[in-house]
Amino acid sequence: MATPTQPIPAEPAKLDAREVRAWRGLMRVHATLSKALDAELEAAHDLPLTSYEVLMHVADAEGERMRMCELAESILLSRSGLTRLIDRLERDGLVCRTTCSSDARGAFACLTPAGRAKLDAARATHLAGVRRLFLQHFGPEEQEVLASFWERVLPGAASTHCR
Amino acid sequence: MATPTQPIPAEPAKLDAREVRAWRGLMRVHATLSKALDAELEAAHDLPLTSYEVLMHVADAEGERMRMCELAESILLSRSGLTRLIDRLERDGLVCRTTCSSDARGAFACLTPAGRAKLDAARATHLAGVRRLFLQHFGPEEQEVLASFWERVLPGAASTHCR
DNA sequence: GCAGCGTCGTTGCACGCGCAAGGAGTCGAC
DNA sequence: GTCGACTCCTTGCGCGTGCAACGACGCTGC
Repeated sequence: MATPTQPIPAEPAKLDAREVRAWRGLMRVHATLSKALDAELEAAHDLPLTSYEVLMHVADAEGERMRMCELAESILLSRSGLTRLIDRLERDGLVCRTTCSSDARGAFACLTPAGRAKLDAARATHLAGVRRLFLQHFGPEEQEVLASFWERVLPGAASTHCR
Repeated sequence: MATPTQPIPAEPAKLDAREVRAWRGLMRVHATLSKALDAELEAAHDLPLTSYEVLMHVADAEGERMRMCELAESILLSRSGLTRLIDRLERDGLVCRTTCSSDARGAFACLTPAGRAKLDAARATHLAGVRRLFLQHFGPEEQEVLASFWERVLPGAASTHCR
């Protein structure tokens, strides 16, 4: 009796084929799509994907401006990373910095007319890419399934330090 | 008649809420999980995730060795990127380079005993992380659904230049 | 043999990012 | 008021990566 060699361990030492396909598929899809979309956007509008994300989030914010730290969180970038990114975008005239009247420490990134024009032009390219490379493959109910999957995963992964 | 303002364009200028959740969820899940897994692996074994991927692929290859270009493709890295990565792993004694007898241009990356030991130690950490942060949330048939989703997306995305 | 062309891996360079440290400002306790 | 602890953004530095260029080699046709 007892457990001589534990024939079916609770946590096998390897992923089975199905698990590998589900997990590595995710990694590959992300890597492939983000590279493709970035290249598309850069070729068509000379705009890196991260810059596009900044413009998009700022444009969607009310007053077309966002606090730096809030923006960094939205696009999953460190604060220093965002500082340089906004530096570049400001140099290119797509956003400008504004001081925050209620908190002198803070800064807003706000859209310039050129930034809005750039975004309007780039949005069509990006959306078409996302649809063609990704959304097109899923029906509405499948998109709903995907969305619900992500909402299962994200709460537990958001803060890794806990548990 | 004609189309005065085109009330329901075939390609709306924005993603609807469901599309956003399906698409941005994917991006966020990838970013969050890959950061968390990388941090975990680095904390427990002082091994970056990309290095782990190299060790894993080499270990799974027959003879525990792989050609550089093949390896680069497996982990979605450029050739130059892989050259430096193997430089680091070789410096740390985890892999070694071997010349290819049938093609003097080529080089093999092959596992050292230290590399195999490192991998064996790290594998448990990584697998536990993948299960806890991702696979745990899905039943077998849901994993199958995910896998089939990725297999739909990947063929069209693999080569962006076509179409 | 020996061109010519393609492939394999490496190197110079520049870029984007994170971490740690720092200045400036805010807030609360006393 | 002012001291200490915190937050916000920026800067110095190092790291990992891709692109373009390069040398070495293989392959084909002549």
